[in-house]
Amino acid sequence: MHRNEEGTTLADTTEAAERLALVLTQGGLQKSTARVLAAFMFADADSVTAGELAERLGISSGSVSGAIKMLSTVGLIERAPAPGSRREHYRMREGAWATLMSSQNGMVQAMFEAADRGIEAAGEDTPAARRLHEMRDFYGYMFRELPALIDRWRAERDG
Amino acid sequence: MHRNEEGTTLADTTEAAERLALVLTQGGLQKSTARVLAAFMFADADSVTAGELAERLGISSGSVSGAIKMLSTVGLIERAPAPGSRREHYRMREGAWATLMSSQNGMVQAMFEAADRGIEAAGEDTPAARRLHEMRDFYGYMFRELPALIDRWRAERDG
DNA sequence: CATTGATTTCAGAAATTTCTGAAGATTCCA
DNA sequence: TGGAATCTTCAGAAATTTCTGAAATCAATG
Repeated sequence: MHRNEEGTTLADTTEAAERLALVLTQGGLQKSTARVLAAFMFADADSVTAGELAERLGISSGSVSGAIKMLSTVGLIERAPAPGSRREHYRMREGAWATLMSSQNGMVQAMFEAADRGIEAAGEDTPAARRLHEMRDFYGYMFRELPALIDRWRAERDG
Repeated sequence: MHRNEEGTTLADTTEAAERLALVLTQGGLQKSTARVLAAFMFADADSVTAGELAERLGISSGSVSGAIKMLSTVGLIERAPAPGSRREHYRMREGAWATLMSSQNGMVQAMFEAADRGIEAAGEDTPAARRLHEMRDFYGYMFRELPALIDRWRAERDG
């Protein structure tokens, strides 16, 4: 078996990539998309092509295309300049994980708004109103603080 | 149509509940579970029974049972004392939404660990290693700061 | 302790999601 | 502009998830 200078093997990185894909799947990504994203993380080169991903992962070109589209849309990957290559190259974006976390904020906002609408619909001084007020307070707090937390990370890293 | 003092209707609250259920579904809950949780939020009484939920939502008793089990496991609802009743009563727990957010932390930890394992598997000074280090740094930061953020909310509310 | 009514379990049905593969579109180069 | 290789789209297949409904279990009461 081929070993590089660090004593790691291709199988080691493949296993680690699949482990990451599993976590991403549990986080809501579909399986192919998760595997593609993990492959981006573990790629030897700075950028990869759709064809390379399809071959390495053993999935159809259609699945890879869909995954790349999705990952581009949410801002996790981007086209990479690839002079003199016929194929399109892609790579992970700077700060991709912070972007992913930020996208959770849309969820937080949706929860806040759902609570707010609920309060309008429920009568005052009802058990439902009390629950909805606590919910709105909590998500309002998170909606204010979560972006600030992520910004602090960016500042810490860059500064 | 019946209107209460606030001028709201049953249809209003039902619609608001379904809207909340939709958001919860997008957040990863299965449909029945999301509708049951929303029904808990909008319930008129302090606690409800499985039978009431099944009837109100028009779903099978089996689905309700599964939803209650799941929601109990993650700590969003709890058994409520119901003296003199043959049926089991349930209600939302205090701070349920903070609990839900905290459970996201398990995800953060899993991402951190996946990055860590990846670093072991990847060679040093490779593109993959650089990406994995950034990933580990980010999730390490989140793993430290997110629980603190939630604790601050609890302190603010209680204090 | 038997009866009655409610709840849980679980195998199979139904619904939904995801993937594939082939056809069509696109891009690059000669 | 033609040709070759890659990429995207999308209808249908496959896989997975979710729900139901009936049987089994459980708990309270007479």
